[in-house]
Amino acid sequence: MSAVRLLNELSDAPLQSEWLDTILKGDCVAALDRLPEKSVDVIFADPPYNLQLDGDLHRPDQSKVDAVDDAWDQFDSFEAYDAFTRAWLLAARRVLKPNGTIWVIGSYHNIFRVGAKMQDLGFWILNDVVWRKTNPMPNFRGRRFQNAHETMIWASRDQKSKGYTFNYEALKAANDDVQMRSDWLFPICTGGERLKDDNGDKVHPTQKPEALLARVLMSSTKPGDVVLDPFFGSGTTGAVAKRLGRHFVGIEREQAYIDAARQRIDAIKPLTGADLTVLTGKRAEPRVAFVSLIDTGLMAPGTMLHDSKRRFCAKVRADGTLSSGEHAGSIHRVGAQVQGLDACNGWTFWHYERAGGLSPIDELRRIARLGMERAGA
Amino acid sequence: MSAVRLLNELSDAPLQSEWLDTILKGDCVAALDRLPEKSVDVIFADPPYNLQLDGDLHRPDQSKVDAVDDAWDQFDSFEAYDAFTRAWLLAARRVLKPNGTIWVIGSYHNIFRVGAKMQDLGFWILNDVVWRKTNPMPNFRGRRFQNAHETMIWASRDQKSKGYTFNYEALKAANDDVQMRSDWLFPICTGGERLKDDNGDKVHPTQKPEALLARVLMSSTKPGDVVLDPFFGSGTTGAVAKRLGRHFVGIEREQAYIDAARQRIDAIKPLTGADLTVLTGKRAEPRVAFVSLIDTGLMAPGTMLHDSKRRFCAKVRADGTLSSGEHAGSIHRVGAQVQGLDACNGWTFWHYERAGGLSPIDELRRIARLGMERAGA
DNA sequence: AATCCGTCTGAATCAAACG
DNA sequence: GCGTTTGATTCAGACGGAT
Repeated sequence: MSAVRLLNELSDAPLQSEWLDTILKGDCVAALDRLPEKSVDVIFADPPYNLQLDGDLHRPDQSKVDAVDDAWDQFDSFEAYDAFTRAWLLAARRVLKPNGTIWVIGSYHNIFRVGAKMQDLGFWILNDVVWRKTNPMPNFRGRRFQNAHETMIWASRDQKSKGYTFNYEALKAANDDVQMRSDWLFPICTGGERLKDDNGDKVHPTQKPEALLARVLMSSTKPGDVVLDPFFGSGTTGAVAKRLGRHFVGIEREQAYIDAARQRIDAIKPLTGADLTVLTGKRAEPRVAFVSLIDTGLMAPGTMLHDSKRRFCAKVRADGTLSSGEHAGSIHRVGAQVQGLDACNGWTFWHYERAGGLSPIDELRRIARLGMERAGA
Repeated sequence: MSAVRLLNELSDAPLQSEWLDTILKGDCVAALDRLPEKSVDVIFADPPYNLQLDGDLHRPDQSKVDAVDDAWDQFDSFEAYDAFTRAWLLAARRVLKPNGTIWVIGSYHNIFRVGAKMQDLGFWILNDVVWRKTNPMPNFRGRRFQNAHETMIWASRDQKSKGYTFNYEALKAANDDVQMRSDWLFPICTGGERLKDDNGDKVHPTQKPEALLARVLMSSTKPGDVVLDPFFGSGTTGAVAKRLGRHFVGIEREQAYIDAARQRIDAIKPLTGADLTVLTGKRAEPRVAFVSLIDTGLMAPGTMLHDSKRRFCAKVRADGTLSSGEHAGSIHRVGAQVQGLDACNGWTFWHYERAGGLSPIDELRRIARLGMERAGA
């Protein structure tokens, strides 16, 4: 990945393949319409929040709070904001792969309108995730609770899309072996990470922390995936995507933001190889048929199997099925039937006699898998 | 305050003054229309969430999850739900005093639609407040983040309403002298607080914890205020209002819920005078995920870790897992695997290079915790 | 009498591969 | 495309019985 290229808005011709790892300059919807349909894996969107500020706010020491009063955050009405939201969400949905997912971040000013519109357009919400800020701005007037969080909506393209990426095992392992919750704690973007211009002023008023984007991308993308950010701003999404070995596409109108983002991303060194490996669980392991344990001699026909407490037993037949009294069938079916349940994982339910006691047959499956790997299966 | 009275639905005549500390039986909108306009100080509403469940869900042990499948939570479409939402919000707004405020609680299934409709009708959002659950239900299939929070919207009647009640100083004093944030941590309602019927089954599927309502009412009402709950259910709002010396009005359709709520509220002894001070909950020691060391920059991906005697080493990956030869997983799993043990505390086992030698990564956890405590984790 | 261990449960939009 | 089969998957806390 060399220097970030910039594609200007002089044309509205469809883009072919030259758009990976670039910034498209121009209007969000127009630029989205130039991208091929069903071409990106994940969208991260940080749209204007439509803050409806009325007059200046001062701190107790009378200093003025540097509010978000940029022109791009001004809308005439809820209706105008809704129309804008609908337009970009529709355009974004077209370029999303069928198993792609979208993240949208917002505050109470806009997130309810955005979330409702996402549901209206057919997106299927998977989670809302709360970014809890360790260091939020205080409420200076003492008239409300300190606004200490923002909300992200994570959604699949359709209700039917079940094949989206979610790196469950990796997140769980990273979280002390308990599943990752929907509330995340991060500091806001400050210090050396915050982009400043030559005057020392912040380049962008709402620059998001890289740690937030890192968790978003580590949870819902694989290395090599394409990540689109239709409100690229100072390029946090691109910087984190590049560092984590993902491709990015950014869309941005303002030249000052584009310049800062390009310089920032060019300076990023991607992580490589094993550092990027995503931990996967049993789901990703090759499938082993129970009968192959018999084929390979790990299990002899006629062996008696038991559950861990020896309440039930069944006999292994030469064809890879079990028989137990009146029941016969797969290890799963018989395990379910003897317990009177609808379903059962036979691999963990059934045990075999070994020196020292019972062991689950899942242990033999592990051994079989090692053999498969050596054989390059 | 004597026993809770029940006003039936045999009439739709306007109510005068006999409705304080009562339960109105009947349809939510019809009952609201009987109340005088501009007569209540605060509304707390826990409307149906419109969960759209599809089939059964089983736990890993094959037991069935007792889902919320009650008829009152079923709507034919988003349009039907929106119409319902609009109707009750409009009726509620009429009875709210000009300086009154409203709380609505929901999950990602409904809260975006409700919030958008509130804005459409002229309510002015003051905060969204996140209820973080200490003990949420897990995600059993490992396909999403654990849904560990619900969202409350707190809004005034109009943008212009500036005279609403917010007990800023009391909340701050109760929160170790820092402003109360918009993310609150409470357990779900279980144990002795959870109402059970004669069979030991829960009376209501979604009973809210009293601690949550207590913070709501302590923050936005004064003693003697009138609190309305248009979806009264098992009467948590009434129980807490009575205990805190506030008046309540509840609206509920189902006789079983009404019976349980009356009995419950009758047993409440109100606090008096000086006892109406806020009770502060002691915070537990926050748990730190290993990945948060990476998120906060305390640990870089690619770092090599060793045990204290340098017999083993492992490399930190970007997702917060370790890899060591053939082993990969959490700091604990890999620590156990390299030693051939079943378990290991990765925090004290693994060390990182520092000027002067190796230091346990637990030291970095202590540093991370300092930041979390400031955020009230 | 404590402690431990197994069991149960909570607002849930919770599969994927194969034939 | 669709029905069938395989088999992956849970955290905190309350409670009751056993040690």
